[in-house]
Amino acid sequence: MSDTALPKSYDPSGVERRWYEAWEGSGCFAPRGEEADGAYCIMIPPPNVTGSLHMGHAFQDTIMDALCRWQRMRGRATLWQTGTDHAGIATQMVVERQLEGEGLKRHDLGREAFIERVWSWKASSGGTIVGQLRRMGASCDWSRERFTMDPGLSAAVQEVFVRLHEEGLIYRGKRLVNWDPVLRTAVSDLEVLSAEEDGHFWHMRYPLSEGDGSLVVATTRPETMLGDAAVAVHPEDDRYRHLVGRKVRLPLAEREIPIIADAYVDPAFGTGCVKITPAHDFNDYEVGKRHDLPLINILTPDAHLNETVPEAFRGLERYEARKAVVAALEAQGLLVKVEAHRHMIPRGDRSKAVVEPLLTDQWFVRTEPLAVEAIRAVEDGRVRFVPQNWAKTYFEWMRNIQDWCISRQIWWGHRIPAWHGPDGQVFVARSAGEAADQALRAYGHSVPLEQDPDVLDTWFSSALWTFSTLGWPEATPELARFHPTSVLVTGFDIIFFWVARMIMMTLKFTGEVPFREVYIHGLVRDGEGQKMSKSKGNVLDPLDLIDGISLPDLVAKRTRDMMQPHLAEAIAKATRREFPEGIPAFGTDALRFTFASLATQGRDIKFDLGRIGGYRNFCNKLWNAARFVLLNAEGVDCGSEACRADLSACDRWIRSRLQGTLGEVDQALGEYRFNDAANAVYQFLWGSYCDWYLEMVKPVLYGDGVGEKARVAARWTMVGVLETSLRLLHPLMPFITEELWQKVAPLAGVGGGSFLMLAPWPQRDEALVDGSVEEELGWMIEVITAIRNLRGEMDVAPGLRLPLLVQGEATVVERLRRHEGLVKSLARVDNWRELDGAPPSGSVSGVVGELRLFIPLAGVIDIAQEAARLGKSLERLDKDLEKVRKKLGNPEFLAKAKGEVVAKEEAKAAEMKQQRQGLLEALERLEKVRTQS
RNA sequence: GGGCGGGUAGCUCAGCCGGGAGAGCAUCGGCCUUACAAGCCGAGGGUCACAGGUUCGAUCCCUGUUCCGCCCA
Repeated sequence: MSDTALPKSYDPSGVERRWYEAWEGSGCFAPRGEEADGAYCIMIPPPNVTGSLHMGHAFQDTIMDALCRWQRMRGRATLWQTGTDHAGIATQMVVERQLEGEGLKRHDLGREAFIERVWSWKASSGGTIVGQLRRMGASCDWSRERFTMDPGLSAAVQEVFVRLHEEGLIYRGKRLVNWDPVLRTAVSDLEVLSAEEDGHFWHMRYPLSEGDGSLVVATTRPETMLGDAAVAVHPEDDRYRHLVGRKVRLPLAEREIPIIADAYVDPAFGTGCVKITPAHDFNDYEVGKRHDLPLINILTPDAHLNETVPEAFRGLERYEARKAVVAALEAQGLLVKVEAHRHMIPRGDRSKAVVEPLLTDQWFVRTEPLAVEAIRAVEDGRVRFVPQNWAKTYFEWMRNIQDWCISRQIWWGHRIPAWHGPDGQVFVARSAGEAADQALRAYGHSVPLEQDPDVLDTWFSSALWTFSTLGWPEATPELARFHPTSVLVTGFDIIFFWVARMIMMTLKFTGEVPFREVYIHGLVRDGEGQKMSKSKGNVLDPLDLIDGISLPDLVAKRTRDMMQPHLAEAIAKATRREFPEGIPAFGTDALRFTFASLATQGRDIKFDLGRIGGYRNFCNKLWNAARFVLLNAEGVDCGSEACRADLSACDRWIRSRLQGTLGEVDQALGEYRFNDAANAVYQFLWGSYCDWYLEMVKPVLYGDGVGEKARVAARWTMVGVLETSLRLLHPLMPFITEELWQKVAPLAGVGGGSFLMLAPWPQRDEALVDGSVEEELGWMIEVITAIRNLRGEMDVAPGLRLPLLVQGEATVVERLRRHEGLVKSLARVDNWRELDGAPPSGSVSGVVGELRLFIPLAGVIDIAQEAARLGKSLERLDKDLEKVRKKLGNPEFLAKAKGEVVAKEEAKAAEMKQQRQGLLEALERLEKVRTQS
């Protein structure tokens, strides 16, 4: 055995590291080739710099990498641009928590020192995720890695802000925004997650200010009554119509507020009377605007009651205030009742704190004019969603778009380039100096300016990602060459956050769409369809699937740093139940292949460990097939193109099948149907190449009396088909294919010291497609399967070689004769002959098309068992035949169906009748034997 | 309440333009057959959620019902 002999099973760990380093070290990831029109570019959705690789990333990276590797092999200058975003709130929280450990708050350090601290955190622990990306085999161009806070990207952010402001598309104003009282910053409506929680419904009585009556309002937030500006009823509501225009006396606050009529009120809900608190509720805010009600803000930034409320309540925290208000109302006999009530509670997606609608000064992007263009770009096909249906979601949101609150009251992020004068005038400028000039012109003398303390929403910079990473606002060659990018690969959860905003901003500033296609994939969930989350304890780490992990380590990992430590025990228990042995190492290729095969067009991707196990086995199968090939091809003549003349039917068959597979894979990848691509290559390699071709080739390689020419042709085919298959599989399984290709390619006369990842993509060659040989060998496979079937049903020992008798038309028997070697070796047939009389009694029989097969098993078979088997086949056949007959007996079918469909049905019927006849005769014979004995 | 998906084998899911229901895993039976037991050879398993309609013909198209999920309010 030569020194290249492979171990008996595939061990991914060493292979993966070695090839990744080799590729990276050789600069394989940088785009090659010059022509701009051949360029292919994918921008990674920048992961959060604080993040680590989760299943969603791993899935997405697999898809992007497969696309890039495919296009690179097809010869396109391919850039996979990578990087991370600065994740303002998340990163600030991480560093603040670190400070907390040292007993410090960020204000103790001051803004500059704090930001320095964040940078040093980033240098030491940020971006673990990009290292993990490498483990996935990601072929991104690391030399171009970007970070949203890089100087270049920051310049782009500033430029965009200033220009939008100049055009009046950015404005500052006092608006009701979502306020996170823990983080003490505004967040956008997208960063608020609402979920049902148990609460109460308090019914409170507001007395009319004149006369006796009163109204009862119901609320889930009684403390806000201190900021009420009105009570609203539905204009058509006869119960209250007469009260509209009168006033009630607001208890506790002792203010008079009007009773108004507004269609917003649902008369069927609660009492039909709604308290209106314009400064603390978005709906009430709108009502307030319609009725010109005052905005009465009763909260401080940390959600305590402020000085506008009666003294007794001032300074109370919001939930303390709730109790106090309820108690006070009860004391006055104004609390009518309290009901349990489940309702939606908005929480900040980072802090999990209950978010307050709060009136504050913020910066906004006026999105409507931008949205108009962005909608058009999708309507006219400049941007295409895949699957198409997601365009609907996009339109739905874009047509109801709200202005985007972009300011955040935190420190980490792009500082808003605006300076405030002493009287509150604001100067937006590209630098402090420019702002000072503006101020000088405005005031006529120099004044002290203060830069706005706020920073921008992280998504503001992410929205510029496709062009800022390529050097905008400079007109760089990369921008010209790679923009618009080819495709964006992302999850549907991010269409609003990111996809829509990128389309708006990119159109605005480059006049181009950011990408021509958007492939929207589903979200990776656990086997039960649950979202993977730390608190559920069902998180799988892609690296643990690659490397494996012991049960204790897995349990420790899942229960570490829990937000809710009381869940730890349950999670540990569930983990022990689900993974009693921990998780074995599957390797990157198996994981990638699993993702590809799960990448259907649905919206949930349920990750099933069984699948990855199966695909690890596929890696091993491929590995062993290559071992077999190498064992039989190394050091001997593997032929050349000249072998074409000597190819056997089997050789031509597998080469033809390969062409079909090439076509399927190309088409599937082109349509983003990764599961179809994965399936096609899996079926070919395992189902055709290993199960059949390699078995067919064994007698040629080992058998006596086989000519050397045929042997060389077989080797040439075996090696060539494997070499091509490896190229075909490479985008999905880069590591094992590179490892094997390095050994196989030289035998196929290709390679030349280069890498598989840079090898040309296999082209389908019509000249190699051979329909007749596919048909003929397809038939042979049926015959062999039928014989195996008979053996299996009759419990014939696998080693036992059997004689075979056949009956059929001359052409069919001739066909069998041509391939008798296959029947002998693959069906373990000793010898065969054509039957001239009746088959010997005690034979088992089968039918394949026009060929009847008999295996004499006198004394061996159980007659009753055989009769039962045949009876069952007959029954099944009769059912099918009945359907076809009915169809053909229907004159309307014959008249209206397409000719080819009718012909197909007729052929089907003929074949079935023949089979049926064969089965009937076999049953008759059995009956005879039975009655004789 | 509005929008969008989905219900196909025990499980996870494919099924393009309407024309004899598929895969992987799991199950069952038989095999260490000289690449592979992470393997080989076979087998069983489906009222395509339900009810109508269109059609010669419906898992596929239309309508309604029902259940589940997601997004928005």
